[in-house]
Amino acid sequence: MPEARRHAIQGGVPMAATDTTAANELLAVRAAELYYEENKTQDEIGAILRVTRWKVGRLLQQARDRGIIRIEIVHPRARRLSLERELTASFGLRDAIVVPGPPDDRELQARVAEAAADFLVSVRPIPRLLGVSWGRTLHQVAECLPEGWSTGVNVVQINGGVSLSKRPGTAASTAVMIAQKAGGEATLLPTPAILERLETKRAIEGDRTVSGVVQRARGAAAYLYSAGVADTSSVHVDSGYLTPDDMRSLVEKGAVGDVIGRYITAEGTIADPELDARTLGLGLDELRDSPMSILVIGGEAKHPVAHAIVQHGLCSVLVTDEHTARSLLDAAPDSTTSGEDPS
Amino acid sequence: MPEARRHAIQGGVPMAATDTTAANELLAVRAAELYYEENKTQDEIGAILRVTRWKVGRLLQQARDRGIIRIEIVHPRARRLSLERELTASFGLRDAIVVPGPPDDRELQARVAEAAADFLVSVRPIPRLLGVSWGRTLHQVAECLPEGWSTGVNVVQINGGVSLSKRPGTAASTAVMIAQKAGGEATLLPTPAILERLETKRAIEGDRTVSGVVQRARGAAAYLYSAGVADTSSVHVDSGYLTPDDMRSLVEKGAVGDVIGRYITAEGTIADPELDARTLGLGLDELRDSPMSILVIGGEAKHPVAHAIVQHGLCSVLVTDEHTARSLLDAAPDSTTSGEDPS
DNA sequence: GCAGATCGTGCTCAGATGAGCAGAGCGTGG
DNA sequence: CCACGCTCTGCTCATCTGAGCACGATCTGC
Repeated sequence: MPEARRHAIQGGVPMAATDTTAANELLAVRAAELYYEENKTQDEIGAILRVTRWKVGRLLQQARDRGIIRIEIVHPRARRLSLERELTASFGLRDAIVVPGPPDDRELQARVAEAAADFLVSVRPIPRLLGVSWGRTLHQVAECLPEGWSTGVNVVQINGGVSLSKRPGTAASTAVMIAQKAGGEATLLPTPAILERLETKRAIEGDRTVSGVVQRARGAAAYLYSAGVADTSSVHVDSGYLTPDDMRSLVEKGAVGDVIGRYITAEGTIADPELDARTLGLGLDELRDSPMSILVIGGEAKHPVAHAIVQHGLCSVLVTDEHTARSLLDAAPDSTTSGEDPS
Repeated sequence: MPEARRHAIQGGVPMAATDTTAANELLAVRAAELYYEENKTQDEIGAILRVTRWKVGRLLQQARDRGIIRIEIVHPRARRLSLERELTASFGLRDAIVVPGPPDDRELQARVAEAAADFLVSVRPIPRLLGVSWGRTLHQVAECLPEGWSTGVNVVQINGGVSLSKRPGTAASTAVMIAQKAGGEATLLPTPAILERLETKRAIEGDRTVSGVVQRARGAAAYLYSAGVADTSSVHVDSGYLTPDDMRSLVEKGAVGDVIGRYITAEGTIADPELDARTLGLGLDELRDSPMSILVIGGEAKHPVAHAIVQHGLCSVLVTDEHTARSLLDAAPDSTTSGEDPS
């Protein structure tokens, strides 16, 4: 009966546009409640709200689009797939793992490490030889790996790490633990990370066993490493490789942090070439050109060094927390909302 | 080959149970991410996680049951249907409306009022005569009602409310606004809420017009009212009906708040019979026995009086916020998780 | 006042999903 | 050693749901 209809409309209030929009929003809320909280079918909801079931479907669609319905996965091992997608797209990464960021920094490190371990377990093809760095983060990753996480993965240390002062052997134990849990062998690099004199470094490097280890490291199918912050609380200062003054000097030269022992600037360049020459182990280019280099990094303090590494292609896989991920994306060069349409 | 299987199990680690549970949980998290964040079908997820699509469905079910997936409807007009169900079940209410509780008290009052207005609009059958109380909350409800919210609903005031000091006429304006917006007429009760002397009250009550109004109020199809807290910031003190000393005395006698001008204790009884005798308007029994009495109440401060009203059957419909609702349910007598299985 | 653009609606139909069922693996107790 | 119960699995089938389409209503510019 189009006659009656037209009549009613002409006689009614002419504020239709805004009115119906608001009414629809309220309807959408009611529909969402009945659908998501009461587990009713769209058909039932249609009967309750006096609309067709197709309209209910559209209302729910609107509610999702407009963010009225928020779906969250609350679990320590949850991930942020959308951020991962954006990261891989923005920085041309091979893969990215992003975990939700709890406020507590300790908890955050643990989750990132766990995620890194999960990733390592699932890497295909299995890297027969894995190059690893060392440090607190890497050690946590090693601990998270389950016994027998792989079969016959050999591990090689990619930078020196015989601690001069406290906690001797952490560097070695990390590599050994990863290898042992996969039933493989660990090849250690039993030298200091940074030598005091260039000549000493050259001499050690010339040693048959040491050069053999480095040579072996160059052939690794994947590298696993973290990064340190350039400040006086760094492990390099703690371990006695660098004095607090050295560190201050590095910061003055623009260093933001270290990657496998080498201090870099925000531009991704070596902060102090002279110091770098005295640093033993793999070079940055080898990391960059490797088939797979996995950076494990999390926490506010490490944002600057994470930026430097990711923006300059030093890693091909990134394991991090969501705050770091967002920070990276905010600074991304050409993230013109690419990868924004997941429908 | 059951032989080989059994062998493997006997030889392996006997922590099978925990292991698979944990693995399933992780799988459930991954499935949830792909389903809810990536909009993949259960079939696609099955292909990715190497399980059948039926298992994916079960994993998602588990994830929902275990609370891994949290679905929230974020909207000022959202409601808490599960709490509503629990309230109606626990207290034998005819209906309950629960809105989410924002931290801001002002905002909360606004939402409760809006919800009350929404409810009033949708009440069926339409009450041809509506008895209303007055106060800040009720005034807000009146303002929230849309113009033409109903057709020909008449309104009658159920308790006295001529203010002695500031803001004269708020009581009247509430009733008038509700009636006017529904195209009906308002019948006012132009008397003080509480009289100083019993004789005066009797005299006013004996007046033909006043008794007529009260008589009319008794026939209302529904009552709409709020409640006040028993403290010196009460409107009764503000308006001069009670002195701060009166109020202190009331509190000593166990008063938690007032319902249509009558102060009650936590046990639902009249706190001070002498004072009550001087209070003009409908009695509590008439509220209790009415076909529908709608209580609109929200906010931390009003929890005690809300408890008293709801637990002693003074309202049949409750409009409130979720904190108040939870508070009521926590104190509920026999809420043996009834109404907990909405599947 | 009218043709074209735009929007919202109700529908068809195929694809996605959940309930229910039979069978296999696994532990338990006779 | 086997019968029994329990749990988990994969399946069938009915139901639910979203994409796409045609239609009518409204809005816009000429």
